[in-house]
Amino acid sequence: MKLDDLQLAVMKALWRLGEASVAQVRDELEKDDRDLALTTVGTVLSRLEKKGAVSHETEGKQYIYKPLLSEADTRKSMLGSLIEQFFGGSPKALVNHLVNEGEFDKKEIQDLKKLLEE
Amino acid sequence: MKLDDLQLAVMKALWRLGEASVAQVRDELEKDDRDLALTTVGTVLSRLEKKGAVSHETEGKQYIYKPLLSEADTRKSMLGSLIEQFFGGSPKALVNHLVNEGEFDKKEIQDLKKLLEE
DNA sequence: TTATATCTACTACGATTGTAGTTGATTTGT
DNA sequence: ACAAATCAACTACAATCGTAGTAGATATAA
Repeated sequence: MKLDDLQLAVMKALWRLGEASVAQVRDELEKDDRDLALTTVGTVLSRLEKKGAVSHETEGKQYIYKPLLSEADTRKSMLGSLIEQFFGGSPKALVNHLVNEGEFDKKEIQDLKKLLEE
Repeated sequence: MKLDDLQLAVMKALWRLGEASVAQVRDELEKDDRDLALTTVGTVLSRLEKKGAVSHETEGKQYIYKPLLSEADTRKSMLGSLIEQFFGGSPKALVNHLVNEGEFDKKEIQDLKKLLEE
């Protein structure tokens, strides 16, 4: 499953909401500074449904959408493909990279060491 | 700079080659099981050039392309946006995730601990 | 009950992508 | 010098995306 930017933004809104009408999703997207027409959000949701990323049920005249893809799965698969692409499939190489790029301060290094003690 | 799949594959071929003609890039892509027509590779390269990801100079009747974007920069920016999107901007959260998903075996954990000793 | 507001379906349109054919220029072998 | 091979430019086309307007259905208010 491949999600582009806008689609991911919509999914993230849905994940936060659990399930939601088109209008609720649009309002949620506003919090991310995505100011879209209601119909735009509707279009994106129905495209996501066609791909199997969300489903909906009717409630009155509204559609209530909910995610079929979980955030955890999506995160895992996107991270996995990045590791594949850039770190030869090795998560360790990724951590190496982060450390070498100086992404962690002293405290974080401590925390990570503690984490690894298990 | 946003690169999709094929574009990234072409960049990776170019990174490996340093600089190369269209035909060389096509041959390199074959190693990744990407079997594309020469013209296809040419099209992709010229689109990449339009975006500023590569440049070319003429050598005889051939175009010799070379990357303007480095692999390191691209990796860094793609990893950065993933961390932004899924780990609240915190690289530490990413490492946490990897550990909790059981991505490391005992030896790797040892290696990582050692790495963090610096 | 009728007018109004709400909401989805359908349609649209330009941009980008993946993919490659055709054409025309240039080089090279003979 | 001429034919054959090589190569990039231009063109093309279907699929997807970002974005939204319009139309038609339905619920709600007066």
